[in-house]
Amino acid sequence: MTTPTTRDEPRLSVGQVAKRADVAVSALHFYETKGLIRSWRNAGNQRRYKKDVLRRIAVIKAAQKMGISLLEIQETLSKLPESRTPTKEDWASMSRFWQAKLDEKIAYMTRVRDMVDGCIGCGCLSMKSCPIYNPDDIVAKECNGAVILDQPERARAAKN
Amino acid sequence: MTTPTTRDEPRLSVGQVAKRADVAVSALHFYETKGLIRSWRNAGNQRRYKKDVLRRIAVIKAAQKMGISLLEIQETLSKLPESRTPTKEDWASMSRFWQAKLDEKIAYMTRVRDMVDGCIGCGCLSMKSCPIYNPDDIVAKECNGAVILDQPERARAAKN
DNA sequence: GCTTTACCTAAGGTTAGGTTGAGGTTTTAG
DNA sequence: CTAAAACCTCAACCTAACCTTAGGTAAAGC
Repeated sequence: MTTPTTRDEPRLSVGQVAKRADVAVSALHFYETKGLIRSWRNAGNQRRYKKDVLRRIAVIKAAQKMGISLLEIQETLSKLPESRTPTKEDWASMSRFWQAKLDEKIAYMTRVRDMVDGCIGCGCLSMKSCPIYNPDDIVAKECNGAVILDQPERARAAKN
Repeated sequence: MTTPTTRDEPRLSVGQVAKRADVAVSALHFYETKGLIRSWRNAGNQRRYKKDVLRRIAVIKAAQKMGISLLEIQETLSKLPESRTPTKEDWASMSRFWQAKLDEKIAYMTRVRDMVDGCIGCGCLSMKSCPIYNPDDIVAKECNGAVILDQPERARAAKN
């Protein structure tokens, strides 16, 4: 019986990983403190990485490009199986997860874009009734350029 | 001849602005230091604002929602006429400017989204040949899952 | 008139995502 | 064997976009 996961895998040093993944060594240290990647130490206390760390880093960078925070990335990565090297399907399902997030973001930005012109034009942009302006995307109930700048309480009340 | 711009406009205190615009007083101070808004002082050195500061703030918040930095917002706002209260057309042209930016961002994110699945699937996501992963959207010349993780120099050379 | 609320400035703190530097150890090349 | 290159930790620093606190003044309510 072969034991593929233990098969004498070569480990990479931080410098090698840094070079191949095109990130700074300091970033690798940083990612490790945040639980995004993991390393083992050699006899002299130096970091050694399994090769799949490269893909992990690639995924981290791709996710960052999508505007996903390291915290969210960490949460998602932590769902990967710890016991085995992640498979293609593991990565693919992560990809689907982030695609959905990205779709949401795109949809949100599209909504914002479509409203910017209309709302700035109509004059309602000034205050709380406007969905662009509103934190929680409340439906624009009254977007009529006249009744702007009102209802000062309520929203602030929650903060105090 | 009427002189509308001098017409005894009521000035708002910082507290009033904060309430009506739903931002913290500290944020207003901050925006002022960054040149995003402007105020006058009364006899007792307290800030007084013209009413159009409210629209300015609304625009700032809307722009922030589009992912535009305060610096960029400042630059854009600085193009507004200082001599007169901005008109609807002033705001509308600013709106068009930001819409274009937003369109770019949406297009970029759409490209990223469309590539995430393909690239993670194909295995090329790991390194420099991938456009998702590449800082400058370099064309993916070789996206063939086998030749991953190479050409370590070049990109780093520029940084050093 | 007095008290409470609002306001002022300046400096320092916060979070994200790292980078830089000091001081010391380990590995590697010649 | 020695020197250089790579690595280690820890602390400090960086930008953005604010918030908080301290110490003090101004305005508003009764």
